[in-house]
Amino acid sequence: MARTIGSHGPTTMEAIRKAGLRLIFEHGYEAMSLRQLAAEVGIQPGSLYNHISTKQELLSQLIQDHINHLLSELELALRDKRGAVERLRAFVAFHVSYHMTRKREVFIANSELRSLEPRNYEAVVALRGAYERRLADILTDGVAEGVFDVDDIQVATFAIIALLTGLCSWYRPGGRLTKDAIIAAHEKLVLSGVMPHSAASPSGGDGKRGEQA
Amino acid sequence: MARTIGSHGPTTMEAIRKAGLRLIFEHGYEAMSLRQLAAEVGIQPGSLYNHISTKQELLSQLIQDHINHLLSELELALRDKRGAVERLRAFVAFHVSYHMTRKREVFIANSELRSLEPRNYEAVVALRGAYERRLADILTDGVAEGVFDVDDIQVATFAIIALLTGLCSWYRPGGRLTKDAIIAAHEKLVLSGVMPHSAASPSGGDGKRGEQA
Amino acid sequence: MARTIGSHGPTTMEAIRKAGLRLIFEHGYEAMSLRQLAAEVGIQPGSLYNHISTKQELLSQLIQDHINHLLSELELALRDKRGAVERLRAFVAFHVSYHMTRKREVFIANSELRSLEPRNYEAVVALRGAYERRLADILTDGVAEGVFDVDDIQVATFAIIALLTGLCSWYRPGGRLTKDAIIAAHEKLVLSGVMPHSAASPSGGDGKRGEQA
Amino acid sequence: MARTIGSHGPTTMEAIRKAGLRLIFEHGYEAMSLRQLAAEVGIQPGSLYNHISTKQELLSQLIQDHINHLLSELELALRDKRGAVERLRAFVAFHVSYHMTRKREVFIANSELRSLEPRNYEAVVALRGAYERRLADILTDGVAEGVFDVDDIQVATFAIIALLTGLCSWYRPGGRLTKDAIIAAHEKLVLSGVMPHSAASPSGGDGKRGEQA
DNA sequence: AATGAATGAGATTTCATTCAT
DNA sequence: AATGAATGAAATCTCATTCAT
Repeated sequence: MARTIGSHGPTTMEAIRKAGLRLIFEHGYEAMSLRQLAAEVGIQPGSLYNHISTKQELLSQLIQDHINHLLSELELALRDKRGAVERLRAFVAFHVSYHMTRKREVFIANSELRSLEPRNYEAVVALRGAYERRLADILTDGVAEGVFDVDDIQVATFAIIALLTGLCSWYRPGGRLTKDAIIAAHEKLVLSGVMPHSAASPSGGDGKRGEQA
Repeated sequence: MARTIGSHGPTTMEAIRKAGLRLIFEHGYEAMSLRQLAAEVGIQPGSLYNHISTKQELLSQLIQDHINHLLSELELALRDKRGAVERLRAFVAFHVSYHMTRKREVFIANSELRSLEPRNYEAVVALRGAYERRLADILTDGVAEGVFDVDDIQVATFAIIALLTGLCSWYRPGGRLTKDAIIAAHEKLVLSGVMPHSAASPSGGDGKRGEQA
Repeated sequence: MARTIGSHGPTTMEAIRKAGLRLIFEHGYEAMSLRQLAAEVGIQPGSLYNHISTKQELLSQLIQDHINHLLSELELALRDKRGAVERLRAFVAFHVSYHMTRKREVFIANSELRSLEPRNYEAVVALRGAYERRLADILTDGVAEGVFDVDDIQVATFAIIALLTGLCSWYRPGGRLTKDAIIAAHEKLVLSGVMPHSAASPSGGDGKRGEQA
Repeated sequence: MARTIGSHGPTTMEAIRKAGLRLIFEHGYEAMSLRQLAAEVGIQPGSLYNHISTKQELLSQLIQDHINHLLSELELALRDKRGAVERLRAFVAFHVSYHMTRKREVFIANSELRSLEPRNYEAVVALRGAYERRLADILTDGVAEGVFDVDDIQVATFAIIALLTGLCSWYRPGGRLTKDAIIAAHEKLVLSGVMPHSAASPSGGDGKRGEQA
């Protein structure tokens, strides 16, 4: 009588992750029921437990995997970039394009942190901290190089990440703007935001980067 | 913090709103149970229904009241401001300072929208649209006035609001920075982000990075 | 729509205890489901939680109440009894007759101890220890008085209680024997078991029996 | 204690029985899950079914094997004993020592009878009846021989078996008392309990049963 | 003989909500 | 305006068992 319908084999776990991602994105972790999830996958609710140990652990896994992937991709994106300006530009381009293709993972990793149990929460926050530090380091370097003018690195870091991440709330593939246009718009906003203004800072007036705006 | 004996009179509704705000902020709407809420207020779960009609309506009420208040305060803040730059500066200052004092309301109004039933959702999104339009108008005016250089008004609007709203995720009263410092930092980031760098340096027009926008 | 059928008011808790007692006696604690219990009482399973906090706590309560009652009734039964023999006789009579009328409570309190969580388990074992000590004291006194001949008080205590409690496994009201006959039979067995045979026959008291212990 | 890699060959069934015995003893039949059992044995739950047909049948097998073994060992122990007193003494010694070495089997066979399905239950009760009858016969013979004074054979049989079986609840190897001391204590209690008292029966005063102890 | 993935039923418990008192 | 007891649905998770591989 076993396994009359529904998926099976190594595919099932992948189907669970995928459906879980979608459902959590759409309804939130608390609001997603394992019944829904199982139905989506095409198995009985109890069968989920052949693949996950708890609902909490599924969430934690999804988030952790996402952040690990995000971090390693960021390394790749920044690998051969030199200079704070170029690296910030690369960071923005990477972040935006990653968020456009992995909207769900990103959104969940930001909005469902509070649903994580303390142990998982701390692990994820640590990883997220590593990501933020990459941006903070770029900003710090840029200030040292004299190419950035930032009052408070911490505030700027949070603000830039919030700005970029906000994308997930409204971006829909196939919208009015091309991917490149969106990236360009964000690059401009962010770089302008942290680069010295001729008006405000004479050192910025040498024209070196007047063209950016 | 819960009242040990039943509360009474016009205070109870206020206690429910306050406790509800905190609980939703901390656990999320779905994760907050009316039992918790009642316990916090110091009454029995059934007694809540002398004050609210459903859990959903409580959420909707909290969000709607918040947005209405936000909108009317924004009107006040912008009332006597002239010129796109000054108005944008006022918008940022208002938004940031409002978000610092009403962190919970703001957070909930952003993160729990998806828990609203369609009817309520649409009403709230309409109000939020009005708020966003105020910013979009400022940006449009600024571009027309020639003081702003913005590729895409829509993207910039979302980005700026996301940037400012991100504050709720990390701001804690009594932190390292004063309220004014935080406002100043955000003003600078936003205004720099949308103001043309080339304004003061014609040499910037070499087009090296013209492709970015 | 609430409370369309089923019992209500202060009676419900009593009904739950009564039905719980029966079901646990018949099927065991683990094998009794709260669905069964609720059905027996005439309410929905969830409604049980207006009266109990957990299944475990119901068990614990039933056992603890029983042992407390047992202890206080024992005090009454022994209150005006003097002399080890008379007190042992009273103990046996009390124990047997109590067990005949409260078969279920007694059985559960003996057989479901292992289903108690550590905290509850310890509380109950402490109370049970108090009960056993009453018997041990009687035996000790009797030995001191020279009316009992017992090798090992501890073993005898356990054995006597086991003997008397075994009654629960087979006794059915309305069986072949009257209550008094059963009490008498047990009194005789127990008293004979602990009283010296040599008392009346010096030839038996020659200490030949010293080696057995 | 679990095998880390899958066990194989004729050993697995033995491991299942042994682990099952321990788990049922500790948690009860209903509370023991086949998952636990499989884990203990070091195999997957599904693999159990290569060795047992159902959980129920495992229990039934364990109990039935125990009782059969108990019965055949009892035959051996009584084989060359003559006279009711000697045979009762042998019965007690056998029963006590058997229960000390097979605590778990004995306990389960007593406490988990109610978990047996009717068919199995009846088979086991029949076997247990045979065992009890051996004791009842000894008592009956003793009364006929005039060496025992028992009011009601049935009650005495149950009481003695309960008394002896109670041992399983408290006996721990390596405790305060030696095996022989425990046997001796029980022999004395039981034999005293059924042998006529000089006080109650003049025939008891002749010292005839000085030998009993 | 063992595995891994499935089933379908059922476990305890929580939930928003109702309503007579 | 508050209570306490109820509902019915649903939550997460566990269970014994099956069976293709």
